[in-house]
Amino acid sequence: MGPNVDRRPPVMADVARLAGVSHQTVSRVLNDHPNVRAETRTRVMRAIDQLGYRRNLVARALVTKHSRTLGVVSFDTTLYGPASTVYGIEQAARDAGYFVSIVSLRTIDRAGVNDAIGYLAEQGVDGIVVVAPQRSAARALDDLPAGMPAVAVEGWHQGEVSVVSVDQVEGARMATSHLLDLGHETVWHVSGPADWLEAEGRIEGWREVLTAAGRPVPGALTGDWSPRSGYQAGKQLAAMIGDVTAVFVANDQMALGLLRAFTEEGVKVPEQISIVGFDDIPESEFFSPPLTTIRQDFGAVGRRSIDVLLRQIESGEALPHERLVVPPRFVLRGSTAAAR
Amino acid sequence: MGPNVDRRPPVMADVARLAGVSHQTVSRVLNDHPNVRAETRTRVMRAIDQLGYRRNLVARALVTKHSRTLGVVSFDTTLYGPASTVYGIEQAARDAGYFVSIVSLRTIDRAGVNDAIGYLAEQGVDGIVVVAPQRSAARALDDLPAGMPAVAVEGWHQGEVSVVSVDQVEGARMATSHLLDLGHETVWHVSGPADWLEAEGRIEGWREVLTAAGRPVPGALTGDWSPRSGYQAGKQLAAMIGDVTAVFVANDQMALGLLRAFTEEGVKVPEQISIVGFDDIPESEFFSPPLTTIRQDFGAVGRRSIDVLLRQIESGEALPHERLVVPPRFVLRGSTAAAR
DNA sequence: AGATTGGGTGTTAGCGCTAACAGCGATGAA
DNA sequence: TTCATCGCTGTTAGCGCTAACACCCAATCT
Repeated sequence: MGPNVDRRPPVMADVARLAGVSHQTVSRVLNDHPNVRAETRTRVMRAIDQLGYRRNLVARALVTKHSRTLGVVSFDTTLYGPASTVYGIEQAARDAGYFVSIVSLRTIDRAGVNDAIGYLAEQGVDGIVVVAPQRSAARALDDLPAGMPAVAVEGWHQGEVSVVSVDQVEGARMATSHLLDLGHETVWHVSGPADWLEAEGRIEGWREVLTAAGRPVPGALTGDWSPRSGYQAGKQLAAMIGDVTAVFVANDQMALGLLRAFTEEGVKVPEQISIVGFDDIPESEFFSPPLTTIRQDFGAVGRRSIDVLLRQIESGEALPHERLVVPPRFVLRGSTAAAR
Repeated sequence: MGPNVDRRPPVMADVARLAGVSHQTVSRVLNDHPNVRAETRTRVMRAIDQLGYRRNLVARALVTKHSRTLGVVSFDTTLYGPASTVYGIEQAARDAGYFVSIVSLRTIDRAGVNDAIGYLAEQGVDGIVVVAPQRSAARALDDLPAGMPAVAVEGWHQGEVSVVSVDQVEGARMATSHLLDLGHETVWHVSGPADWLEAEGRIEGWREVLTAAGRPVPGALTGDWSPRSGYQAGKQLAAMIGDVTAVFVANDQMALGLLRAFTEEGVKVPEQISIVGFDDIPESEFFSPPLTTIRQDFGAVGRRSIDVLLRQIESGEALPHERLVVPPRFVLRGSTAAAR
C-alpha cells in the first residue's frame, strides 16, 4: 500500500487538489454558485465521487450559523396522536431540506421542556417545534432563548409563539350535537386528564352545546386517555344505564375501554347507549360496533407547523404570531343511534 | 442603551473576559477538567449564567469529531411497533448524553435507506440505528460509509452489522403450540406482507410447530398489517367455519379486523374459533373478547440497540458483530378456548 | 542551595468550511 | 487606444471551540 492510504475521510481540499482547483471552487460547485465554468464543474464532480467525498455539514453550520436542523420536543411518542404529528413534522421538514432532532419527554413539566429546549439550542437547531398538549409544558415556551424561532403544536393559546392545533372545541361540539340530534336528553362525558389542553377544549365544546340547548350538564368522568381508564368509566356508566343514553368520550382508546365494559355488563351499543369517540385512530373503524368519532388530521397539523416555523426562520426576523386551526371532521359509524 | 447591547449570543471569549480568565479556562470548567481552582470555577460559572451563555456544540463537534448525535432511520413511525422502538432508542440515547436525529421513510427500499444514511453521515452523526424490518431495507446496511458504527433493529440476520430483535420465530411457536395444546387439529395463519422479515419469522415458527406435530399446514392468508386487511381475511375464514377452528394472526391490528369480520358473520370467538395475535398493543386487552397474544418488548429492543451502538462508538474500533435477541412473552386472554 | 515535580493557567494552532475580496483575462464602450 | 465591466477563479480570514504545549509559581526532594 502507498503512503497515502489513510482512513481519514476526504475533505474539500483533497477534492480541490485532485480536480486542480482551489477549495473555494469546490465549495462553489457544491453550493450551486452560478459563476463556475461547466467544464470545471464536471471536473470537480468527478473528483468528488472518485474520492467518495461528503461535505462536512458541521463545519458548514459553524460558519453559516444555520444547521438546517429543527428541534422537536414531544411527549410520549408511542401514542397515536403525538406519533402521527411528529411523523408529519418530520416529513415536511425533510421535504424542505431540514433535519429533525427529537427529544421525547417521559414526564412533561415546565422544567423538562425547558431543559429539552436548552439542549436543542446548544446543539444549534434553527428552530423548535414543541408538541405541548399540557398547560405546564406550554408555559415553558414563555422562556425560549431570545430570537429562537418556535411554534407550539396543540398548545397554549395566549402564548408568545405561533400555535397550530386542531379545533378541539369545535370537535366536541360536533360530537355532542350529533348525539342531541339523535334525540338523547343529554350527553355524558368521559374526559382526558385535567392538565391537558385538549381535554379542556373537549369539555368546553361539550358543555357549551348542552348549555345552549338547555340540557342538564352531568358531571364529567375523568380518564387518563388509556383504554383501562375508559373501561373503569364504562363500569360506572353501566351501573346507571337508563339514566345514561349517550356518552362523548374524549378519545378513541378510552371509548374502546367503554365498549369492553359495556359488553361485559350486557349493555348494548348503540341500542341502549350511544358512544362518540375522538381522534379516529386506525383501529376505530373495526371496533364492535365501529366507532362514530371525530377525526383529527395529525399529519396536517405537523405539516402546517413546519410551514409556520420555516417562514419564521427564513424571514430572519420576528414575525407576528399566528394561530392556525385545523378543522376536525365528524365520522359517522355504528356506535350511535337514535334515542328510544 | 449602551453600545454593547448587541443581539449576538455570547461566546466563550465573552465569558472569559467577564470572569478575567482565558477562554481555555472557561472550556476547562465546562468540560469538568480537574485542574481548575475551585474559586476560578465559581467565578467562571457566575459569568456564564450572568451572560446566559450556552456553549456552541457545533464548534465543539468540529474539533472533537464527535457530535454526540445518533441517527435513526425508520419506517412509518405512526405504527405502534416502530414508534415504541424509536421511543426506546430516544430515551436510552438521551440517558447516555446523545441527541437523536430521525429520518422517517415513507416507502422503504434500498435507495431510500441509503440516502437517509448518507444525509445522516454528512450531518456528522456518531452512529446509526436502522429500524429495518424489510429485506430490501436491511440490505442497504451492506453499503454503510466505511467506519460508521451502526446497528440494525428487527433486521437482516446475516449482515455485516450487529442486529437486535425480538425472536419472531419463537413467538410464533408459542402462539401455534398454545392453539395445538388446546386440542385444535391445525392452525391457520394470517401473515404480514411478503418482504417483511417479521412476517417471515412468524410464518417459519408457525409452520415448524405444525410440521413437527405432523399436522396439515394450511396456506397462509396474507395481510398488510392493517385492521382492514385482517377484516378481509376474516371474511374469507368465516366462510370456512367448521374447517377452521384456530387462527394465528401476525399482528394485533389484523386480529382486530378478524374479530370485526367474525362479529358481522355471527362467528363466536372463542367458542367457534380461537385467535392469537402478535405485539400486544395497549388496545388488545380491551378487544371483545380480550386478545390472547404474544408481547414484544419494543422498548427493550430500542434500549439494547443503543447499548450495542454506544459500545461500538466508544470503543473506537470495529467490534465483532453481535446478534441480540429479546424473548417474546405469551399473554393469555380471552380469545382462545379448547377445541370442541 | 539547586533541581524536580505538578497544579493551575495562558497561548497558539487548527478542525473544514464559507464570505469577502482580490486578481486576471476577455469583452465592449468611449 | 484606454478604461470600465464582467465572468471565473484564487487567497485570506475567521466561525467558536478543544488539543497541545508552554509557562509560572508553589511545594517537595536531593
